[in-house]
Amino acid sequence: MQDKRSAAAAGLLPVNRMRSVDDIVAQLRDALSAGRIQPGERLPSERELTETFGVSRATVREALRSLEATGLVDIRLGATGGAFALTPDPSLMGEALATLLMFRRASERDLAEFRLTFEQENARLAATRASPEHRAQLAVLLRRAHDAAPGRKGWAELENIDFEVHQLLPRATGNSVRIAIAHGIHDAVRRSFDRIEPQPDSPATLRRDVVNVVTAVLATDGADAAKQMDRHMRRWVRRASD
Amino acid sequence: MQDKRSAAAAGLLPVNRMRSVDDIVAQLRDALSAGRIQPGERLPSERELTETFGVSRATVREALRSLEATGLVDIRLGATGGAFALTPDPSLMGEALATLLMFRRASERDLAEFRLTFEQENARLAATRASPEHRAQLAVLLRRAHDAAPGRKGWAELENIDFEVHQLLPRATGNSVRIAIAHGIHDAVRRSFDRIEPQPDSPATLRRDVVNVVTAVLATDGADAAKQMDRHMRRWVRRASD
DNA sequence: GTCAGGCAATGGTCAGGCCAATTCGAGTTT
DNA sequence: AAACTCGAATTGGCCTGACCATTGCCTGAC
Repeated sequence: MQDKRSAAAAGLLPVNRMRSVDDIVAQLRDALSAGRIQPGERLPSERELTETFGVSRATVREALRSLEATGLVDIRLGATGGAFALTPDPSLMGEALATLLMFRRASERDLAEFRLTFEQENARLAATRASPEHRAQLAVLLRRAHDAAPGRKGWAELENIDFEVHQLLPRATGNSVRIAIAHGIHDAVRRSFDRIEPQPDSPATLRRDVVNVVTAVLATDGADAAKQMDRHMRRWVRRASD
Repeated sequence: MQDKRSAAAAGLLPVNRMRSVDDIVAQLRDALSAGRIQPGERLPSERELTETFGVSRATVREALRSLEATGLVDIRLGATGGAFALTPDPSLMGEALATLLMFRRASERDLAEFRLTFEQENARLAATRASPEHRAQLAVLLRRAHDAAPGRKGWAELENIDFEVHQLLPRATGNSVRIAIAHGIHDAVRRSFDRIEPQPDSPATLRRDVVNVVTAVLATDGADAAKQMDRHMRRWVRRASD
């Protein structure tokens, strides 16, 4: 007791609570993030790791379970099984955000508010940067939007198109941060807002919004793309906060 | 292969691979998200769960480790220890984002570009929404910025203040999505930009930037806050892309 | 050539134990 | 009475050593 107090008074270490399982997790994490273990590659078997780290298999397994839970490895069964390094997937963030939303109802509004500027900026940047391939994909979506049946029939199709546009624009910006965030956001949106009933006039409005946004992007008119996206998102926010 | 394909075609189940540890994790997750176990509450001890679920302690521990890794429980040691339900924190998503950015080697340019609008919007929203407590904290930072020594001496202090401002503003917006993203972004920034050499005139400039931003926020002038933040970030982007 | 059966490697789980940290209270000292 | 000491009791951390289930591969019979 006294030692602890005097040590604290001296500003020394706040107790080196080191579970060996945390140590192992940290080491494996490092090896993964540093690329010493490449995505897809198999980690040593549990029994090997047991010897490598000098701990019991139970501890190794706890560490692997931890990595599995955070989406860093995939554990497969059988003779050629084992823990395989996973390419960190943007859906990681989707899961985390979804968990967040599950526990905090208020977050739906927050999500909407964030998207308001985020998607707008995606549209602006995409307009000036989209590669020919991305433009081609946008053109296809534009065509599909035009062809979508009016009324309730085309609602699902238009929703899909809308979703794909929101997926595609961040990719078109070429900004990996935006891509990652968009993936997480849209994952969460899909889960939270799955059941939004179409308003009577929604299909037509949605089609017009999508067409306007994509057209502006294809015209490389960043300012207009941002403006159209802003309109579109404001409508969405209004619907979402009902 | 063929069985798998035909089964998929028939829309059958993708094989019910059920590890008991997954079952336990699912059950505890449910209990947590449904509020049957309240945040802060202690889960039954490992030995109790062993009997409840009819599995060994090793399996229970793996399940708890999984919950711990996903940020749902906090495991404490000692006589009154155990697994305690955690309030899902925006930092959950922050961690996920940080992991993602680390593994994806998000370019510094991408990060900077995203922050340009993100931080700007944080400043704008914080200006109109910051609670009295947040304003008080901002006032403290403002004072510290004023008092910081000039020249190289004050550089570290000013950097800290700058960092804290960028942490505090998203909190002040009250938007959990922004808080979460800020968490991940700043984590990543800290790792990537650890070594930026101070330019000869940087300390004074940095101080002025911080003072301008915070002052505008405290004056509830959203437009000015956004503008000042934009200036500040553009300077940062320029430094970062050298 | 094909097919069945066994072998080996791997993860999944179990049982039972000991250790370390932490709390709390009974007993002791001041 | 207050403060202090020390040891039970509880809890997580970790270990040993086993057995089972799944999966891939090889071998031998047909």
